Amino acid sequence: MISLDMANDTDLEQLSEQALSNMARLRPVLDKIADKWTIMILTVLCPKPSRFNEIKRRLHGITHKALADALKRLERNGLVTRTVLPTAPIGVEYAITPLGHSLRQPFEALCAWALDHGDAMTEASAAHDHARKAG
Amino acid sequence: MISLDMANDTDLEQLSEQALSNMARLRPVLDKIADKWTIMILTVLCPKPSRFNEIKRRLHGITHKALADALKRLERNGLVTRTVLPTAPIGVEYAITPLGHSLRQPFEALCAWALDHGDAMTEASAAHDHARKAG
DNA sequence: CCGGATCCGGGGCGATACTG
DNA sequence: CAGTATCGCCCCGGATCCGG
Repeated sequence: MISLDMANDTDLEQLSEQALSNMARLRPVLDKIADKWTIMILTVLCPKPSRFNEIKRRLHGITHKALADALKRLERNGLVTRTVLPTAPIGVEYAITPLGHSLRQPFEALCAWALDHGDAMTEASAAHDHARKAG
Repeated sequence: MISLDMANDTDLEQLSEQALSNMARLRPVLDKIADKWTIMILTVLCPKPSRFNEIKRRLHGITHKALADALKRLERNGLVTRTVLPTAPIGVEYAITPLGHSLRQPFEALCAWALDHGDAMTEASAAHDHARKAG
């Protein structure tokens, strides 16, 4: 633990100032990547580049438009590349960039947590609803 | 075309089945936690419990309603607790639960990435826009 | 057939005002 | 100070159409 407990309010102010400035820098980035599809798309793209409908198939549940928009955003942010294949019919291949690849570890940590604690969250929700129903 | 791809697909089908089933389990969890405010709220609550307006002040930019909704969701999912303080005027303290605390590491990884690569993303966006403007 | 753009309706989010 | 209710807008999501 940190000597945080020992700090008085003034010190806490000082400390939180930095936390705040960090968060000010954090917010715009999180706005871009903390979207539920971003994680799953990059996860799909990680092992190998894929085409549009291939991604769509793997993410059964995602909408045509949602996927298109997400891919556009990811491309704009430099996380994936978009390559038109000279095939007939036309094919478009999406690949993950090094920058996008660097996101893999954080995302994996998050996914691992999700798999580990997803049930706990479900139980918590159920318990909460039950209590609310009882109350 | 491409019976070759189909052969590949069959093998990949096997492999991706697991990835898919993982992702099927992932999706509902990510739906709950992969929200941009969740991360920042838990980050704020991590060092010490805080009251409503205290959180709001630290997240300058968040709306009253957004914060209220997010806190309700977090409480429902067992990530934070809500305690009414017997003070006058009434105060409510939000604290992080062990479950919520277990999210800290994944989130820290994500935040670290954001701080490291945020600029790269910004540059990428700018470059993309510039190219688009030129085209 | 594949990938993308457009249009429109509904839900979510933000701002304000009010209660305890 | 904390929370809810209401309204209005925007944006997301679904359907349809277009180009290759």
